[in-house]
Amino acid sequence: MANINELKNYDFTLREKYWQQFWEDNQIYKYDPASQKEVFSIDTPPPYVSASHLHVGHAMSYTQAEFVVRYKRMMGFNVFYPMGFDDNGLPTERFVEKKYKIDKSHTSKKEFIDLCLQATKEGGETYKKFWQSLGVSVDWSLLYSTINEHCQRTSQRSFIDLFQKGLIEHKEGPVIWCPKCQTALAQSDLDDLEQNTFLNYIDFKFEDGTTAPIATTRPELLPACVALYTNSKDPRFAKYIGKKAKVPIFNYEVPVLSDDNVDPAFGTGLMMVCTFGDGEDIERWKRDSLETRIVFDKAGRLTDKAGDYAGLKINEARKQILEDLKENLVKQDAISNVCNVHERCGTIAEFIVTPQWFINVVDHKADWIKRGDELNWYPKFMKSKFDAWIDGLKWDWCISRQRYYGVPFPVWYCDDCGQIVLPSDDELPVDPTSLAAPKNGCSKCGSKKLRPEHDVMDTWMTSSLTPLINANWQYPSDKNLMAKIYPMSLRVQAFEIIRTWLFYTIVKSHYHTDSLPWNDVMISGWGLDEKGRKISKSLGNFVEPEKIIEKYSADALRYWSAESTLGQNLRYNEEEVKVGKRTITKLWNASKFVISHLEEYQFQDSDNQHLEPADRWILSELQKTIKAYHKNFSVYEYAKAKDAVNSFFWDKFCDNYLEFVKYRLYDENTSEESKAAAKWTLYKALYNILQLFAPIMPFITEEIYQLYFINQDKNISIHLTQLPQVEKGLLINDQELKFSDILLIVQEVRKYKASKNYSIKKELSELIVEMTNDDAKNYTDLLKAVLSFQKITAGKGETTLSPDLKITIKE
RNA sequence: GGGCGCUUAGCUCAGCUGGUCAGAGCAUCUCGUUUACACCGAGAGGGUCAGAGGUCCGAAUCCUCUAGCGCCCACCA
Repeated sequence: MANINELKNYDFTLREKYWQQFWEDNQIYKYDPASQKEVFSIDTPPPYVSASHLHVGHAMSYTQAEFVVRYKRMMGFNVFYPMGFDDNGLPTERFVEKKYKIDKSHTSKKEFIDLCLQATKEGGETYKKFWQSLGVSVDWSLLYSTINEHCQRTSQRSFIDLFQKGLIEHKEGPVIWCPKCQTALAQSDLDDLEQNTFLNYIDFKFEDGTTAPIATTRPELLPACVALYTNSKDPRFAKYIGKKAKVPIFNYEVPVLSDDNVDPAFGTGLMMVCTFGDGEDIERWKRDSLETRIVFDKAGRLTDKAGDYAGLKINEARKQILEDLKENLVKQDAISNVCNVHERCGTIAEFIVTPQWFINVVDHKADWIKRGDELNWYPKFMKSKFDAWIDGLKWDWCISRQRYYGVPFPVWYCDDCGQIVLPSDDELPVDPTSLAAPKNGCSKCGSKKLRPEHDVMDTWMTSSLTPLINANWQYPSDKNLMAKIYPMSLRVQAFEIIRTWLFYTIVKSHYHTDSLPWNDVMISGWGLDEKGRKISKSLGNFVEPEKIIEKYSADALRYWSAESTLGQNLRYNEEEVKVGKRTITKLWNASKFVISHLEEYQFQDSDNQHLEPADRWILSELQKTIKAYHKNFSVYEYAKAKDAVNSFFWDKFCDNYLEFVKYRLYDENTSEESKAAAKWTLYKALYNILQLFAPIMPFITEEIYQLYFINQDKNISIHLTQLPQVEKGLLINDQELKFSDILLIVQEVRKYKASKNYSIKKELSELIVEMTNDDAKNYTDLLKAVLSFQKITAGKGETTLSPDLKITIKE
């Protein structure tokens, strides 16, 4: 047995590394497929490996999830806790483009993908190291990467399954487009951007020679104008309905149509419809079969349809057109409006018309709402974000991207009959662009002229499958894993990806397995900087968790993470990390003291026969703590669970019980029975404290466990022990034992000494106690030793502490 | 424009199924070398719980409205 007193300090830098390795070597976190224990499976966000720098907010959200995992493991579950890296798709591409200062149009596809794979590999290693240094208890043998063969196969099978079920369509139409990334996007890829701009009032000339203005923030869309609309009840413009108007500068005629959804009070009451400025345009274009005039190309420049403006960028064209409008530009109002930008690059998204693949989601809104209702949301209010997203859903999910690095579509097109040709299941995964087309040719006409699909899938097409990827869904022969871990017990994630990751995963599981992907979802808030701002590189408020760990330890950082109520944002607060560090030291010191008195002690249940009031009190407080701990942790309220242990440990155990028990341990005259009772209590209390702290601070608790408790407990690690449950027999009530009176006396005497500026140890002559409920002489030894009185006597008290309790202090 | 969250001691936050709920930690002040720990201990000061109404015997806690902050959504053509 190590002698804890010989260890001067706890060197967290050294020891945390040691335990990381120890846990890894001993496979503490391994999922056991053979076990009969109930499985608890967790779906965690696969981070983009291209986010080369992780900040303290990431550390926060992952550790918050991890508290729960550790709790469940110590509750006896067979924990399935995988980690994935999301390394396909646009984020990685953009990372590579930035890092190597290239873009995909000037690099070969192969070269580009190689660089992406390289970045993926490097990123993955950095990440793994980082999670390990945080003490994240992932089973690394379950690591998946969304670009690996397994995930590609799952994604392609998902595609084929949905296609065969008629839920996927290849269609040409207006699609949200990023001119910078030059790819189609889904609605969920958009962010809002507020910008200051001008509402321009532009005169159109009508057949009868009169003019009337429309209002637009986007004059560069003039050459795309295909109709004007007005409300039929608008006396100003109703006369134009059915007539033609001439588009300024471009001098072609467009019809004036009526639409009573047009608000006469809005703009000028005369609305310009272009192909395409926004969803309104598209709606009317579809409904009224308007002409199509596409004036933006894929790179965000004006096309030949824009006449003299062809080749100009959108911004340049706007400027030029406004200038050229001259007297047709009757007024400009400065306004601020909100436009949609691509969330990955901040570029304003446009609409163009190209063929793309879509998953039908808009027609199934009722299903999504129903699934959302079935899911257990922690915290509950997060569900409203999901409902709101479904409510606002307008576009089917566009899953094709005109990029390189991603999962290919398993699709060929028959040049002769137009048939869409798919590979068979056992051929997956395939890359149609590098693989010979299916030997048998077109499945419909037999033609050998097959053209591969060049697009790749949206990254969410893969990450929406994480529960199914983990469960080996794509191998129908492996029913076992699927049955055990799916639907998964819990999804953990942050709130901003409810509309993407959470939503799409629900879509997939609903379509593929007609079930929810998980039973519970736990949504964390964001880690913010000290001032409450979102952490980002551009703000220069980046707090690197590695530096915090180096300075204060991973346990201390985790302690801070456990501060926030579930779902609330949490400001980074170095003071709180320091408190965590102090808690570690306190644990170390208290344990040093306790264990030094337990060195020859052999724990046995029978030693609890002679518990003294102080023992019974602390054991009862411990039971209350355990109760509160479970109550909170079972609903993922780790912060409240932590608070419960924390105040028990610090206030009850250290500041009081240890003081109460010292005289029994030191005094040679103490009976063996009393000593045994004290040791029994110390053993039990400290052991439980360590266990309860273990999910939050896995390192220091393991360290102390291994120094002493392991010798009697025989588990490999504290993290494989079972958390204590409330022992009702140890709970006491006030009728049974009025120990609260003793605490009142202690407090009063301490207050007295403080007011006199006495040392807490200064000996006073006499304490007279008047107690009705309990016999004061039961506590004589305790009060005498703890409060330093020459004698304790029963008698008339002068100071009233409670209705039943009076005392007199005599110097 | 709509929705959600937040607004409680100087700071960061609990409490919000209504009645020891006015709390914790940090910071501040006073004191204390007490053989686990000065990365400590004892004690003190500090808030009309954003504002205004309402329900109730009673509200930080429920309802209504207002203001500020944050996030999400929305067609200002």
